[in-house]
Formats: sequence, C-alpha cells, structure tokens
Amino acid sequence: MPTIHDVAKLAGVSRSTVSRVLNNRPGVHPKTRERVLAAVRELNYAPNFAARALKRQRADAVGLIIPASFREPRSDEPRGYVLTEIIRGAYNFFTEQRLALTLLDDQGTFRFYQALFERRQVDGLLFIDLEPDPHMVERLKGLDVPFVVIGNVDAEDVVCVDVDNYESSRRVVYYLYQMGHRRIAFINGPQRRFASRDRRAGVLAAVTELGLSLPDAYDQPGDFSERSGQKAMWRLLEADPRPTAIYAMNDRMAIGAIRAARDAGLRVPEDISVVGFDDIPVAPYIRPPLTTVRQPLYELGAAAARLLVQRIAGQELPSRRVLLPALLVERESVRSLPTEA
Amino acid sequence: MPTIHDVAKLAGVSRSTVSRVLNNRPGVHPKTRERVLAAVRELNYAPNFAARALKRQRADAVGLIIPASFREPRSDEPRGYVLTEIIRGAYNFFTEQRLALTLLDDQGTFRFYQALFERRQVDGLLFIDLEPDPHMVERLKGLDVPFVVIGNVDAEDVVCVDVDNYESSRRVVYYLYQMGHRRIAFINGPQRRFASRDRRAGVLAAVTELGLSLPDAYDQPGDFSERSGQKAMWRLLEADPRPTAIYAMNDRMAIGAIRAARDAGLRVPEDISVVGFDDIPVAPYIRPPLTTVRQPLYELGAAAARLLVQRIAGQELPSRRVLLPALLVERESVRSLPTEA
DNA sequence: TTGTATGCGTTATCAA
DNA sequence: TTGATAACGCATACAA
Repeated sequence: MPTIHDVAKLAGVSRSTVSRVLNNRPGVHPKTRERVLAAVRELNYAPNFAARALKRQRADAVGLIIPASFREPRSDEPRGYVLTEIIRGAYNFFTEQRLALTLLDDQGTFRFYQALFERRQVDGLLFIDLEPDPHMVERLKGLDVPFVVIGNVDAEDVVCVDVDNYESSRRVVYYLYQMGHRRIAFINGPQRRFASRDRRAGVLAAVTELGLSLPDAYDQPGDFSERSGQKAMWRLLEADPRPTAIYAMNDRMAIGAIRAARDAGLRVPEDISVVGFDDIPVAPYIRPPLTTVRQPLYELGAAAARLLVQRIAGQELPSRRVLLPALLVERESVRSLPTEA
Repeated sequence: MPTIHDVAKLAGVSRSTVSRVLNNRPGVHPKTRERVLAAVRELNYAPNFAARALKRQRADAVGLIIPASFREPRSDEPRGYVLTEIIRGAYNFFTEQRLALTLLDDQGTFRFYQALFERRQVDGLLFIDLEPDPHMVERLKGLDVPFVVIGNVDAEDVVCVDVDNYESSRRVVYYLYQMGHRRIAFINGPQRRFASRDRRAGVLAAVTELGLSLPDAYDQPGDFSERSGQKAMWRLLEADPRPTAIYAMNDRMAIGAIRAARDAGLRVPEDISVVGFDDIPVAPYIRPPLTTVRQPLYELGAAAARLLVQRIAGQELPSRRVLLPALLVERESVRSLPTEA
C-alpha cells in the first residue's frame, strides 16, 4: 500500500504538503492541491491509521462496553433487541463523527478499562448498564478517560443517560387511574437495580398524589423473570380486595402475570388489567397484546454517544444526568373501568 | 501515561530488553525479566496500541461489516436478535484471540473496504449477509484482505459460512412426511436470495425422494413479510385438494399464514399444520407455538470468526464453504396425521 | 507557499 | 544476555 511518501513523489511535492492537503490545512496553492489530490486518487492512497493515531495521540475510536451477560448463551432476556437498538443509536452517531466503534465486554476490572485508554486504543468509553459497581466508576473518574454511562449509576458527577423511570412509572399509574382503576398493584424488580427503585418511586408518588394507597399486599417483589411475575400474580390474586390492575416492572413479568391470571380462570383485561414495561418484541404478539412502556432505546444510544463525543472534545457538559421520556404504548391488556363514584 | 522508555529507566535496562520481556522473547535473564515486570506493574504500563500497530504492521482488530439495514429504524424484522447472536459468537472468539472487534456498516462501496484494510485499520473483514453484490466480492478478492462472509455468496473461492438451508429444508419435508402429511405446500422467499433458493431446492429434493410432488398451486411466492405469508395462505387455501401442511421459508410468513388460516375459520394445527424457519423470539409465544427451524446463529458467528483468524494467519483453508446444521424445534403448530394408506 | 527535520512509542536488526 | 539504532507512516515547528 502506498504511503504519503509515494503520493508526494508522484505529485512532485514534499510529504508535508501532502499532509497539509489531506488535513485541509490552509496555505496550499490551489494548483498544488489539485496535483496532490490527483496523485492520491491515482494511487488509491489512504493514510495509515496507526501512524496517524500515534502522531495525533488519539485513536479516533471509542469503546462500547457491553454487559458481561452478553458473552453468555441465549437466555429469555430480550437482550438482543435492547442491545441492538442502543448500539444502533450510538453507532450511527459515532459514524457521523468519523469515530470507529469497538466492541468490548465488561470485564468488570478497572485495570482493563484503564489499559484500554492508556494504550490509546480508544478515546473514550461508553458503558451500557454498568449497574452494580459504583466503586469502579469512582476509580474511572480518577483517570482522565472520558466516559458516559447508559443507565443509572450510584456515583456523583458521572455523565449518564437513562430513561426517565420515575416519570414513566408515574404516568402509568395516572393512565390506569384515568381508565378508572383505583386498586392498582405493582410487581417490582430486584431492589438493587436503580430501574426498579426509580419505577417504584414513581408509583408511590402517583399513588400518593392521586389519594390512593399501596398496601403491602399490592406491592409484590419479582426478579424480572417471567416465572417471578407468575408467582407475584398468585399472591396478588389472593389479596382482598383483589386489585383491578397490575403494573409489572417489565414485560416478562407482565407476561408471567397474565399467564397466572389465565391459569386462575381470569380473563385479561376483562377481569384484570396488566401493564408492562419495555415493549419487548413479543409484546404485541401475546394474548392480549400487551399495553406497555416503550423505552427510547435508540435515542438512549444516540444521546449517550453525543455526550461522549462532547466529553472527548473537552467540552464541559451542561448536566451530568440526562433522562429521556418513555412512551406508553396502548394495546389491549388494559380495560376501561366505570369509575366507582 | 508511561512509555516503554519509562519502564526501561525504572528497571535500569534498555528499551529493547523491556520489549523482549513484554513480548515473551527468549534470551532474557530471569532476574532481569523480574525487574522489568516489577517496573511494568509499578508504572501500570500498557504498550501504546498505535505504536505497536505501526511497527508490526497489523491492527490486531477485525472489522465486522453489518448489513446497511442496521442503520435504519426499528422494523418488524427480528434483526436485533439475529445480529446479536451472530455478533456474540464472533465476538467471543475474537476476544479469545485478543483481537478487537470494530463495528462497521455496509456502505456497499468497494473503495471503503479497500481503504479500511490499506489504512491497516483492520486485519480482516467479516461480512454479515452480503447477499446482493457478488461483483464487490470479486473485487475484494483482488485485494489481499482476508475476509469471510456469513451467508451465501455467488462467487468462486470465497470463504463463507452459512446454515445448511438445503438440508434443513429437506428435513422439514421429511418431518412433515413422518407426521403423516402428504399434501405439503410451500411459501417461498424472494428468489434473489440464496437462502430462498436453497431452501426451495431442499423441498424439491425431499418431495421427489419421497415420491410426492409440488404442484404449482402448492408453490407460492412470498417476500419474507408477514403480510406476504398471509396472502400466500389465501391462495393456498383455494388449492384443491387443500394442503394439510404449509412450510413457510421464515417465521414471519408462517405467522402471516397462521393468521390467514384463522381468519378463514381454520384451526392450526387441527385443520392445517404450519412450519416456519428461523425461530425468532416470538415463535414460542404465538398461538399455537410455532414449530420451526432454529438457525445456529451463535455458531455461525463463531465459525466465521475462526475461519477469519485462520485466513489472517495466512493458513490455507480446507474448504471454502462451511455449512452448519440447523435444529428443528418442535412445538405445537404441526399435527400428526393418520397416514392415508 | 513549500520543504526540512524531528518525534510519536514500538519492535527488530545488528553489535557488543 | 543486553544495548544502540534504525525504521514504521504521519504531522508539525520551523526554516526557506
């Protein structure tokens, strides 16, 4: 492959001139520029990536740190869809900015991320769902590596972008209320997850604002699995009075809940309404099609990418926490109830 | 960040010695090696990626070329799932080999791929589903860039790995036959796709081997969309005699077909059986759960990655076409028929 | 407006 | 067993 030297020779100029033309530096005679460009085309020249990175001290690449679960075999989790949409959003933005996107998995070790950056293999890091380790984030802040987290993080001054779990949840309860429901129950996710806590907080806020209450019997734990949704529903069905609407923190639990209801001889939504969260691909296909909250996955990826690029450019970021609104997708799993006046 | 020079100084040796230690070269005194390693640890040194690439003339990175459709917004297509599984397989293998994986989209221009390689940004290219352009592949072969294609390709001497569409399809027909079906119809995909052609060829082979036939009325075109499956089913239902089993080339068309059957007042599988292809995530969730063929997506990615690494290493490849077996997943959309003796 | 010289951080060749 | 030195290909400060 040709080098800048070959181009210079062919164009009859020095290497510096070629470099100037290639980098759009001013102060090159149009005529000369023309000749150089012609030579570039003729030789099909493209600047060596490594040499440029070495000289410029930047990689023109960012690392996307995907959850360690990515390396594990197929599971129930709609990971594929979620991940793809987020990556797509980030990828499109980075590509526009002429930044390469390198896939890396979450090895959980600080040392690994440090090396990545110190080796200048990447100019910045984008973490997807780095939930559990605020400690690592703290250490990361010690480095000067620009990074952005998708999902919430329990650390100060970390740039992160997330769906507005609190507000979305609050909206769901309001929606249910508008549909005439007053006895609204709730299937939660693991409490160690921010998403669960925030969504639950939104529910509590709405319930309070609306003058309702959330008795313990209506506040069931779950672990995001379909099975746990099913079990939670069993308990919910024994509550007295029975709730008229169930809000599950994710679609898989909602699906489990619907199954449990049906097994108990109840119809959804005629006898009991169910709302999920995520809008996973199967949501429209189950019976009944699931009313749920769609996360702005693509936008999450794109927003995070934009923030990361700004950080790499050294800009001060206006806010360190960006919350994106989610969309309530009405399908058929919620019934409108005549309000009990 | 520290350089090899700093390490050398701290360890009281020359840069060459440090380099030797770092690259596990023989001929270093154990004592010296020890000192160097200690210095490396103390400084938290990691070799500069660009400098190394420049010197070694390789990037230690491969490019994954994803379909251009990736950049487009969410569609019905189960692209997310398929892509994720393939990438996961490839990613895990590359990571083992200490190769970084860079995401790149299919810009369709030969020039782009050429530059990628000539810039030494990647050591090789992995194409996912590069269906339409054998011409580009031919040109790619002209370069000395190692590449492997996932999916079939209409060109000679190209290393590609794919699911064994022909054989899998053949198996489906045998399966249906064993279940007692004799009037088996077929909903095809777009003929320009290899997958469609190969799957159809498998059907024809099986039909012939089993002494059945595939009348024109049983051989319906489709375009992979749910809607087209539905339409094909309408035509199929008018055939006389009506087929007892339908084999659709993908799950979405199968879902469309089931819908059409139900709309026509037929029950699946009691009145008519349906088989799909792909095992998309919704397949187990539809009514009835869909019997279908699961592609070995993860394995496809892993196999392709392995082949690419071999090519990069300059090994001659034993075969230039690798076909992986698919798995028939029996669910509830096929009924066992008493054989008409 | 253009060219010369130097260095980015490694690895590899050759001497010692 | 080790060290000096020369590339790798590019960008830039400075000189012309």
